[in-house]
Amino acid sequence: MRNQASIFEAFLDGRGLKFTRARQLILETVFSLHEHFDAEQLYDIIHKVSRDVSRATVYRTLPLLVEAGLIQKSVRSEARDTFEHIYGHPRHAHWVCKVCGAVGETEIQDVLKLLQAKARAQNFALEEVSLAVSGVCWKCRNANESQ
Amino acid sequence: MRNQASIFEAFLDGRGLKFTRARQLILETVFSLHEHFDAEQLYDIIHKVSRDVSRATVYRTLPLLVEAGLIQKSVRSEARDTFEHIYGHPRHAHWVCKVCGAVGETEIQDVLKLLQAKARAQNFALEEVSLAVSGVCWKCRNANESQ
DNA sequence: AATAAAATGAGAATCATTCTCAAAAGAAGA
DNA sequence: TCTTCTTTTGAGAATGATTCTCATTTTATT
Repeated sequence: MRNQASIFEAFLDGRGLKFTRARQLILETVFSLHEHFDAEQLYDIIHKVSRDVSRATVYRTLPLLVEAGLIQKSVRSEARDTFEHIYGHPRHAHWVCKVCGAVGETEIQDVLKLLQAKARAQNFALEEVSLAVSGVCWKCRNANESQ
Repeated sequence: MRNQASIFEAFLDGRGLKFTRARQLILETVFSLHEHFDAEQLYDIIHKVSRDVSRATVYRTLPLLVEAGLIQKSVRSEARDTFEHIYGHPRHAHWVCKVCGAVGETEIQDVLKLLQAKARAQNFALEEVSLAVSGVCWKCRNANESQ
């Protein structure tokens, strides 16, 4: 946490922005989560803990965290942008079950290497990769077969 | 075109839905495009050609075309869902330049194979893959360097 | 033509996200 | 600590893509 906070602070500093209490709370809460989350969920959680940060501030801070490289946009779920923190996480992609909506992860180091090579070949400076896979999870496949 | 139309018709039939004039026009227009498009652009084009199909019908038909396997969701651009047709297109991913917004493509047959293998290993029946890459295109890199 | 099921258009309704702006907080110096 | 200047914040309004409603029209079938 120390680390993430100082990264964020340095990022803000470099832009002449301030590491305010609201931004601290948002950062803390984001890193206390171990699942994908959307702005609304984050806002709700912050409120439950009776800490006061407005919805607007949550929405305003999320893009800053993305730019600081601390979180990334994840799968878009039910018309909402979702996020997840990156810090210390190995790169992974998401799969979403079309039947039950379950979300899971899979490592993609190798995929990233491949893409990196492709990008280089096209003289494109690759910075971010967003990869989502959908299909049917084994639970739903089994449920279906046994009908 | 014949082909796509019959695929769509068969799909609709299987669901007790009708291959109406509006759906035909939308299908034709979609396949006359060679770029990504969003619902609004599609609606505009259909109107220019003075064919009457309401915005609602466009929005209603797009998901049907996706389910029929004729088009797919592409990159989300400026808060809009965009689509592109799949029929006859080799699988590819998109890259988006963060600076100028340019969109390009790159083949990903190999990436898909890798993912397919991963999915199998997790007992997940992979159906769709959405892959978006962002970074800086060579034009913008050069423009930047020479400043 | 008659009937029933499905589709359509127009605009209202939704709902995530962004914007506005007056008031509050933070930083830096005297 | 008091000032001053800049950035942030909260509350709610505004925006804008997408979805929904429902009365009317099409389509397919008899």
